[in-house]
Amino acid sequence: MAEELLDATDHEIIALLREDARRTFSDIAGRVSLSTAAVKRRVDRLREKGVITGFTVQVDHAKLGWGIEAFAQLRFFGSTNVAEIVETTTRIPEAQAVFTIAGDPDAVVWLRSRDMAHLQATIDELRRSHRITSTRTLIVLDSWVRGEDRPE
Amino acid sequence: MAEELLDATDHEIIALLREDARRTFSDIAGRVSLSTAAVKRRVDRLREKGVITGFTVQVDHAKLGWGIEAFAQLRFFGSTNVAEIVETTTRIPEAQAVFTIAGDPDAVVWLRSRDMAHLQATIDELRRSHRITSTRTLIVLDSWVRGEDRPE
DNA sequence: ATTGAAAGGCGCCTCAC
DNA sequence: GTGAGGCGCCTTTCAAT
Repeated sequence: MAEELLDATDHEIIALLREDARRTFSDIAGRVSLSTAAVKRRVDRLREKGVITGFTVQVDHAKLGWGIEAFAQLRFFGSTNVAEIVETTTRIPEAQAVFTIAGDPDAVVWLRSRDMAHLQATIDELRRSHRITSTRTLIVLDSWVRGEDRPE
Repeated sequence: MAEELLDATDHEIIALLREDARRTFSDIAGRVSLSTAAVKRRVDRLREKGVITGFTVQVDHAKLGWGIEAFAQLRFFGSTNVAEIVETTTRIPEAQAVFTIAGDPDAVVWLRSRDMAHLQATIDELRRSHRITSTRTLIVLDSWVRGEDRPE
């Protein structure tokens, strides 16, 4: 592959931004022993290289009324193109993420729903929109996602 | 439950921040037809209420050298306490997320690794640190996560 | 209770070094 | 990579609805 693109300071900066993306450049500068200008240039470079792909807010989906979480494991007919699975599933607003899998199942979709009826409707929609041979749904009781548990 | 905590403008603001958490308050203000001060107050309130839990950067893990993604499905002995599963798995740096499941399996762990040897070592570690009866690993070929595909 | 307007402080960004 | 300057944004206060 290519040579190593990031040094230890870059990794420190990324770690700090993952903790809190609203840190100021001068705050980061103090922690990594650089000037603010140097930190800004490094962050700009990381974005240009595509290492940092964006900035978002973490949200408590339960408080937004989307309290149900589930995984839908999908199996397709042999003729199905895997790339197009991701393409179409992406458009379902309930889909949080889509994973194509080596082996069985062929794909896993991470879903969020308002309630059980909504979840069932979403799975029905998945079944309709693909040439699916079978589905298996895992209902999530509790979840922890890295980086989403810092009440400051 | 409680009364509705968010109005349509709050949802708009959250959607805009999920697209790009670095938007300025005045930018958002223009889009939702409010003053910058009003937008800041609403964002502050959303944080106090715990609706917005944090701000992060999205990262291309493959470019950081963590190109392997997998799901480990875990089954435990009947005596195992589910809450402590999350507790201990959380400490494994390769664990991206942990889900406890109603039914079979008992838990699913979303893992990231540098390579296959690293993945195997991580799964071994999972097996050692819990009273596990069986594991099943799904290797991810390709993944899409909502909000992580905006090259701006 | 929530808003808009204006003043002050601070962080950003871009230079020259 | 560092330091300094000007500009823009965040932040707060205050009055009004």
